[in-house]
This record gives sequence, C-alpha cells and structure tokens, in this order.
Amino acid sequence: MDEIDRMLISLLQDDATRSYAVLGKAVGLSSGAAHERVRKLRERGVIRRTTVEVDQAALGRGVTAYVLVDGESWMGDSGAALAAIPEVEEAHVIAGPASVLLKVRTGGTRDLQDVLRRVFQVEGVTGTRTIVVLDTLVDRALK
Amino acid sequence: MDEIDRMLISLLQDDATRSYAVLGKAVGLSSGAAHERVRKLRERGVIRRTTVEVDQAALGRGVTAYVLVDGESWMGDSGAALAAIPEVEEAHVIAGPASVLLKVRTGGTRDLQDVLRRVFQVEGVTGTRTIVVLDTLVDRALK
DNA sequence: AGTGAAAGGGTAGGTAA
DNA sequence: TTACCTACCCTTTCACT
Repeated sequence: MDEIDRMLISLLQDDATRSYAVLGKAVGLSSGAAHERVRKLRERGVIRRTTVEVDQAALGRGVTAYVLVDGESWMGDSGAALAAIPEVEEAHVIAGPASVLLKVRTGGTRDLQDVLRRVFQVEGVTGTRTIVVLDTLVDRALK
Repeated sequence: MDEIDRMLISLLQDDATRSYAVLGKAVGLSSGAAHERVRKLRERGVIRRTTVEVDQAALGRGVTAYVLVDGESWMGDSGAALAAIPEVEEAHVIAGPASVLLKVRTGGTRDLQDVLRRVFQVEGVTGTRTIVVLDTLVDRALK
C-alpha cells in the first residue's frame, strides 16, 4: 500500500471504467503493471467490488431516513432480522443514545411507516426514533 | 424504465465489470441492445457513475461516526463549509432532533475529536452529539 | 516489481432488416 | 429493436529485465 496504490484507488473511485492503459499513464506505470497492482488490491480485499451508483430517487425511493432503534439484547440474529427488511440499506450497532442505527430508503412516508412497523416486530426492539432526511448536502466517496 | 432496465441495474450493482454480452444474455437481449440500454440509463442519470467499493478500514479509516449537529441558521454556505472537511462522507439536512446529520470516517478517536473541533468552528453551529459505530451489520446497495 | 509485445476478446459505431 | 459486421482499443499473458 504505497502512494501509487492510493492513487489507483482514488482514480477508480472516481470512474471505474478507466482502462488500465489510462490508469498506468496517470501513475507513471505501464498498462500491465497497473493491472497487476489493481488485481492485487482486489485480491487483498482493499477493493471489495466494482459497482454502479444509482440515483435512488429515479428508482422510486425518494425518502431517506435514519432510525435509532432501542433494544434490550442485541445478540443472535437481530442483524439478520433487520437485513431481511429490503428497505434497510445500512444497520450499525452504536455507542450512544440507542442500540442500533438504520439507514432506510422508501418511496414515501407511507412506506416508511410500514418499515417502522416491521422494525418494531423484530425481537428485542423496545422503541424507535426516526430522523427524516430533507436534503443531502454531501454524499461522496472518501479518498 | 421497464423490468429489463431494472434487471440491468441490479446486475451492474452486483458487479459492474460484467460484459455487455453477459448482461444481454441474462436479460434476453443482444449485446448491442444491452449496451444501448445501459448507455441511456447513464445518459438520463439513473446510473450516476461506475465506481469501486473500498474497504475503508484497509485505508486507515477504522472509525465511523454519525454526528448530529445543532445550528441556528442553515442557509448559505454551511454545506460548503462541511464539505470542506475531508473526513465528512455524508451531510444531510434533517427533520428531527438536530439540524444536520453527518457521517464521518476517521483513523481513530483522536482524529474524530479533531473533526468535531472543526465542525464546531463552522458558522452557526451551537452543538454536536456524536454516535460512534461499534459494528456494521448491514451495508448494501438497494435493488 | 515493472516493461514490452503478442494474441485474443470485447467494445463501440454503423447499417440493414 | 435486433442482427451483423468491422475497426479499434483494451485486457491478459508471458518472457525478459
């Protein structure tokens, strides 16, 4: 993990369709060498996967919300139960004023209400507090 | 935006290195037709960009935190001021128990403290509450 | 770990059905 | 929209440095 690896990752984060020829030129290496470095970064799991960023609103998910979930015991399969809710994009165990923090995307406030109902049915959940996103100022990949 | 478009997006979210030949076969179209559909999805902004998912911990950002920011007036360039902090991955204007919610990634708690200091220096900020992530149960792309 | 070249496959663009 | 064709670029591999 030297400076060149970091540059390659940054370039790919910005646009993963770049060819190895372009990448190599950008970091001062040959196409083959750039390819080999990226291959190793994938192999080591530093680069998890190549994906596309989708405009959620265009797919009918216009509402984003964070849900603070209070619970008693967070052992076992609570994670699996939350993962089973398709609208849950992220779920984090947290230190602070709740047990778990969810990031949820739905088509509207009606669907959000339905998601909250399903969260409440997960074993151990004693309460939820919901934060609705009004506007997103920043949403980017860190370098 | 029909069912085929949705399938193509889902396939690309899963692995954007798939060739158009493979994509076409998966949705029952020719390579050319699949290519044309994806091109239009990009053009319309449904697909924002192609990128790589990076293991942040492997890049020395092992601590994730959410910061609830209280403030007086959130007009003007507060967004720009927050975007200027490189550790800020997301910033949302929210309805609920604060004005703005930040997602922050740092190398350690020491750096987190430093970020909080910089957030406090943004004009209009009157207070912050920090939620540290202990474990991430779910982190995925929604279909 | 990187270079350079060769071979094969995929992509992109055009045209016709 | 599909099918076909073509030119070209890129990926991938390998021997050599």
